[in-house]
Amino acid sequence: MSKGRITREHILNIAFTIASETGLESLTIGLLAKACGMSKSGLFSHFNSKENLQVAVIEYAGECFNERVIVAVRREQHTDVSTRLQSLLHHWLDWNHSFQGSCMFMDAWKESNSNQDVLQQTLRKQLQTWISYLEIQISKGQQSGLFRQDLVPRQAVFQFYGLYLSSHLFHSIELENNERTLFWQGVTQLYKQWQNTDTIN
Amino acid sequence: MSKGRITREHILNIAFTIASETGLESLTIGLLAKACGMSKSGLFSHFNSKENLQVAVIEYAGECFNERVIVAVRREQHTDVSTRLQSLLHHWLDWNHSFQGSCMFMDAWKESNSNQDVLQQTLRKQLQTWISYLEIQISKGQQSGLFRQDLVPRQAVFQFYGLYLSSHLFHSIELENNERTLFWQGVTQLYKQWQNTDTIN
DNA sequence: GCATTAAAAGAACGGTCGTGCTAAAAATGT
DNA sequence: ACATTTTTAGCACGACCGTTCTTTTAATGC
Repeated sequence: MSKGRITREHILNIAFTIASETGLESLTIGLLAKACGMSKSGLFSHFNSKENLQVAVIEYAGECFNERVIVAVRREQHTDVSTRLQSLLHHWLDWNHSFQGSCMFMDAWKESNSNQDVLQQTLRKQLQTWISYLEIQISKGQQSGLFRQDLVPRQAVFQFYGLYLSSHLFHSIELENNERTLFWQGVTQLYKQWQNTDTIN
Repeated sequence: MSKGRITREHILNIAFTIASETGLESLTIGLLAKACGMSKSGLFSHFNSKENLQVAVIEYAGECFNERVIVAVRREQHTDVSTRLQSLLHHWLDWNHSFQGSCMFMDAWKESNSNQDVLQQTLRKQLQTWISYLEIQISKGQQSGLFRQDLVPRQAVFQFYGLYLSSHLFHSIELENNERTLFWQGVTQLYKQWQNTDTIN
């Protein structure tokens, strides 16, 4: 691998860390350069524009998410859909900073309201991919008989995401520190509702 | 009312509109001044700092929220808690821009991660106030026998907020345009779960 | 080892931001 | 109507932003 690629990767790694803690908007070229121990223009030449940098960071974060959540769960070799889904939720909650910060994608998404450009599109695609993935997992649960037949997967994802977002909000608001409990309680209740009544009666 | 107060109110009104559409961060003094048809320094002298302006806008938004949601519902003179709560949720969803933008408080909250100062505290207080209010409403529903006794109001608020946040996300992601359906479906399911089983059996 | 190419640094630009200072204009009380 | 206070405008500042250009340094292929 060329020197260029290797430092580029290094930059993105640090950029991802910073953006995770303080948001993508706060990621300024000068400060990032300082954090990387190099000059502004030296760093700049790797991306040629701020927007390209932001997009690169988001894509880097996407790979990271994929690695930490989807691949990690896949490696666990779950046999039944139920525990697999459970693990997926767990890794999702923990994927970034184990809750010391919030979800980088959500932060970046909120911030990117002004630009309807490449960055926004990149983010949208990432989010849609993840939502679709979740939806498919729930569909599988349905097919395996875990969930009732009249359950709409998208509705289920909608509710999962709600609990996820609420967790972040309640955490950041510091209203209490048991947002994880509230999250899992919510998940349990959803499960109860979605359960296939055939196996119960 | 003095001239100063009246223009100050005018400024805040416009500022609130702008911030609702493009976020609190994008609210720059120069642009706001232009939108108000006055000079930068003329506007500035009303607040003496950017932070004071931001805080003022948030407080203005808080009064607006209170008027559009809490007072509006109170005026409807509901007799039973169920329809009252329903109306409250409806006004909540609609309070800002009827969903063309997103919730200003949520936007501002996400943005204010960097400053742990007065602005953040102001926002936190507003959010906590609203959450507490919701919690009390649910408690009332519990006392009136509408909800089961083992329901934890905070947990309920957590779930409501989840649906609220998910609505905004799914809307902004433009994944589909039926986020309202998904929201109300979620609410219905929550109700079903919380219902007092005494009245059913 | 040397020529060529790639990567990094340095300095400067135009722009926008928040803010302070000073003078003009307008509102207000008597 | 005038004196006083309040409100607004004009202008300039320092700081930081993204970006460009030129020069120096480092890596790479033969």
